[in-house]
Amino acid sequence: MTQDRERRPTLDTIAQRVGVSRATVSNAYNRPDQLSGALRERIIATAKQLGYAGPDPVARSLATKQAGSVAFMLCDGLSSAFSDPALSIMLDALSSTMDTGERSLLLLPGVSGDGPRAQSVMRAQTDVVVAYSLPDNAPALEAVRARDLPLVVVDQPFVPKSARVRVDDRGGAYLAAKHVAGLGHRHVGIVGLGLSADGVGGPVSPQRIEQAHFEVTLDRLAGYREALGEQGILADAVPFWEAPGNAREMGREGARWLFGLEPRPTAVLCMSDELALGAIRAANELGLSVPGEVSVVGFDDTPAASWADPPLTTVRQDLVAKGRQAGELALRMLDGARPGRPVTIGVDLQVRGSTAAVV
Amino acid sequence: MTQDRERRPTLDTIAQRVGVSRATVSNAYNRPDQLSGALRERIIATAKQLGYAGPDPVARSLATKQAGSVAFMLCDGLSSAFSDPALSIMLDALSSTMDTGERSLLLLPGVSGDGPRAQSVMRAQTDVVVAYSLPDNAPALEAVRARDLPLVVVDQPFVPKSARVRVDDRGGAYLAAKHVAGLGHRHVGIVGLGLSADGVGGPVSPQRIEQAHFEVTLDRLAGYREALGEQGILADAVPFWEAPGNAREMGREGARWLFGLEPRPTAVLCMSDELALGAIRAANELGLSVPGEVSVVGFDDTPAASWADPPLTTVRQDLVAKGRQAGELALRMLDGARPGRPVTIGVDLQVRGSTAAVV
DNA sequence: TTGTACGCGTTATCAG
DNA sequence: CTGATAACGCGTACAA
Repeated sequence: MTQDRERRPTLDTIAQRVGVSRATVSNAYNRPDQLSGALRERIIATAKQLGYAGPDPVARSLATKQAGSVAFMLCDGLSSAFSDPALSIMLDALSSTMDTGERSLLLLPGVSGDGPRAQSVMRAQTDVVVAYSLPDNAPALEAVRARDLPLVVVDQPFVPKSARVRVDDRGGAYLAAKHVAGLGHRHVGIVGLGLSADGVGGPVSPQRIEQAHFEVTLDRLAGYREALGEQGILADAVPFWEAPGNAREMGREGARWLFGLEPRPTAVLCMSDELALGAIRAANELGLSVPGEVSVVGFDDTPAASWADPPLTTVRQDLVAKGRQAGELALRMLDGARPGRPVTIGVDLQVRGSTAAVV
Repeated sequence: MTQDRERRPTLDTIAQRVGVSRATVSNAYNRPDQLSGALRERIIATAKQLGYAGPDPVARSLATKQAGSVAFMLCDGLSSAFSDPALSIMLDALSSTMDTGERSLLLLPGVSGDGPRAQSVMRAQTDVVVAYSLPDNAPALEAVRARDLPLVVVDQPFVPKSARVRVDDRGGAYLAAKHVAGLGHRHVGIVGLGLSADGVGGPVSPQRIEQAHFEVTLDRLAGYREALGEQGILADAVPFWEAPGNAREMGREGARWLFGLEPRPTAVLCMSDELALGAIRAANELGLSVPGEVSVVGFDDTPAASWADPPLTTVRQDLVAKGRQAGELALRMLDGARPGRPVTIGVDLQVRGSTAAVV
């Protein structure tokens, strides 16, 4: 191993062997038009013969001041992160937008809902950072600022001097709540996403809402309440369960709590499709038919939503557009563009089979 | 932007300002024990004041000859890759095994089932590569060899001088097929994973099997056939549909084809849980009850398998162990260890509600 | 603590 | 045109 390293040929090795300068060998790889074809072939042949695999990527990065990668920061570990189907779709769109084959994707998993460690960010070889739905007190964000790296924030939080892609969360939630209210539901419960990254879940107190670190959750909550308020349903009368993560299991748990309340909600608004699918499961387990006795609404419109039984009524956000926009913003930031105004992805309500008029 | 770069302070800037040498400033960050606390504080303070965020990661990599990242190569794009829940779990285990906070994860998505482009690999700043279930003719593998990077192969294919983690695919498939045969099933169909990365799916011809590029698919097929053969069921009598990817939709399509055959299979062996869930859906849509009229077996035992209705009988592989083993092998390869023998992850059959005796 | 010799390329600028 | 010279880029590590 060590010997390998020592023996590893460099541009100079090839140059000496061929009898040209290092610059010429470099040109053979990066600017074929700068030298004659014959010489280039001789160089490449010699390189192959010596087992030289081309310019070292790290050295090249140092010289060009381009790390050649995009860092993507996640709130959680990979497993929980990718159990969120919305993320995969978004990330795929992002990577195919950016990946000209030149750039790779550096994944910085989060530690326990708090996002990546500051040190991971300090040591990351990257030109630009994309943060995906981090809490507003994530240490990683401070590290990005310290390094003065261009930053694109997806969803949340607000960070000064960064570009941002967000979704009309409040508007989407408003549509969802208005829909069930219009169907006559007056007892409505909410299964929400996290308010803080502390892993705490359960019925939500007003204080906890005040100390929230996730803007998206607050926005969706506000949208729900606004629409329900218009029907004279007060916020106090709307039970709200916080799920500590976006997993079916947690939606199921929250819904089970809601269904045990008196009066039992006839409609459940969920802040994600995964939570909603868990809620449907909970209803089934309690012998409540969906949508006969309980209506359930999701958020995101992931593929699983239309696959579900019954197909899920949900708020659609264009995940591909979101990823593409994030990618384009990142590219633009790389070119030194100013952050500009946040890009907002629109939403609309997909009415399917999981909601019905109250009986 | 450009100005930023030009003005960006370096170790030297700080050193001059504080009146010490560059080496001392470097030590202040990396070897605090090498200098007095007071001096260190003065250095850090000056750095902060000048907006210096610590040693440049790329320069450090050049000096230490450590890129500080693990490259992970995927067969497909991120979206289809992560629609495979088994991958998320495995990758999470891998990243938490390796991530001492020092190392990050470089994701190299594949292009169209063929794995990453060779050029992506040539330019990747990485110390070690983990390849996840690539076809044996993937160009990326040749690039890894050309760069002489340590390689850990997960699942497939065989690559000389690389470490490997695999699963007892043949044994697992054998268990699955033996199970249904033991339940009396004599008309058995197979919904398999891809044989090549060409995106082709459908009923499989013998020639196509001969030209296969995915060993895992062949192993599982062999396991199925072996167990069925022991019951006198010949390979020719076992219809085999190839799904071009691991998605429910494709399992559904394959099962639909099987259910249209004469005689109709009473049991369907699927090479993944996702395919199996699609098969159950297809059965339901045709009014065939599972397991009453049709038995379905999966492979992997992802969380969705036990969530399914009915809960899926499937071959369990320990995905966490797989990821951890891959991570440990990668770490060992980094230390210059020799590849060693392949590590094989054991399997066992989880009998649940999707299989029953033939009527 | 400090000199200082690397590490491995890129990219003007220059000369033949 | 073709190819060479040489000035960076930013740290690390070891001997002094």
